[in-house]
Amino acid sequence: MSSANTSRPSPKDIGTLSPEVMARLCKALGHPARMAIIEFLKTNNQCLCGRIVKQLPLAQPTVSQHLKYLKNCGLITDRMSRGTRGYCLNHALMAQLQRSLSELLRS
Amino acid sequence: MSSANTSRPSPKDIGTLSPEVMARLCKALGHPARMAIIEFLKTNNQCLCGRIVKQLPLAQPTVSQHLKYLKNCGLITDRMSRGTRGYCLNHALMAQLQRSLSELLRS
DNA sequence: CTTCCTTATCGTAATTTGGCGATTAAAGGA
DNA sequence: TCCTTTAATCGCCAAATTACGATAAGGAAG
Repeated sequence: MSSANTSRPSPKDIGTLSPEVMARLCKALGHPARMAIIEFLKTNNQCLCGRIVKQLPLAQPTVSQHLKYLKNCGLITDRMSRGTRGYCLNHALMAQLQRSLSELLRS
Repeated sequence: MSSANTSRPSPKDIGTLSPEVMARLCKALGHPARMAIIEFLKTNNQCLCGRIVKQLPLAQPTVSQHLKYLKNCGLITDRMSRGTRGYCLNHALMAQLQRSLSELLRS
């Protein structure tokens, strides 16, 4: 079941994430390597795959796979704008997830 | 049993969660059924397994399995105190995860 | 056009996950 | 005690995940 890996949330979703979307994003963060990638991109935004490979004890195809996973659920993008190269953190979506989690507790 | 499911975080961890612990907690939330359970416990705290089974389109053993998963990583407990029965949300840990996620973005 | 460098994809194997029927265990009454 | 209700565990299967070597694809420089 690849439902956790297709149909990224649209910009419209920014506002309130459904539990299903939240689960999908949490699942993407639910692997040490992917969490490490997100953490790394926080300080080193817009960096190439090779850079990330050097940070992790994993082979290049494996890292590429994790990057694809994160990209598919929208947490990262593979370029900031036309002409740029490198993976970037989707700050807005991360913030939305964090906010949705806090909503899940408060209300 | 998988490494993602043993050695729950100790109370001492409340303060800053390591990326590994964050990943483990996110993984636990990374399934629609488990996310639904957490959401349900938010409003219906300290309820029995059967109550949760009725909320989900899943068989009782499956729900029991998910509850075990959530319990093992500390996000829920199976009793509030001596003499009580029913699953309870670990509000403190959920809040800590939410805070750690926001830290992961800010700093 | 070639050569190099980087990264995505393919193919595959090992492990984990998710689901459920059947069964066991535990807790409460009668 | 026995019986009923409730929930955990067992056993099994299908599907997904994770990891990696090998290979292909894409650019940049020469």
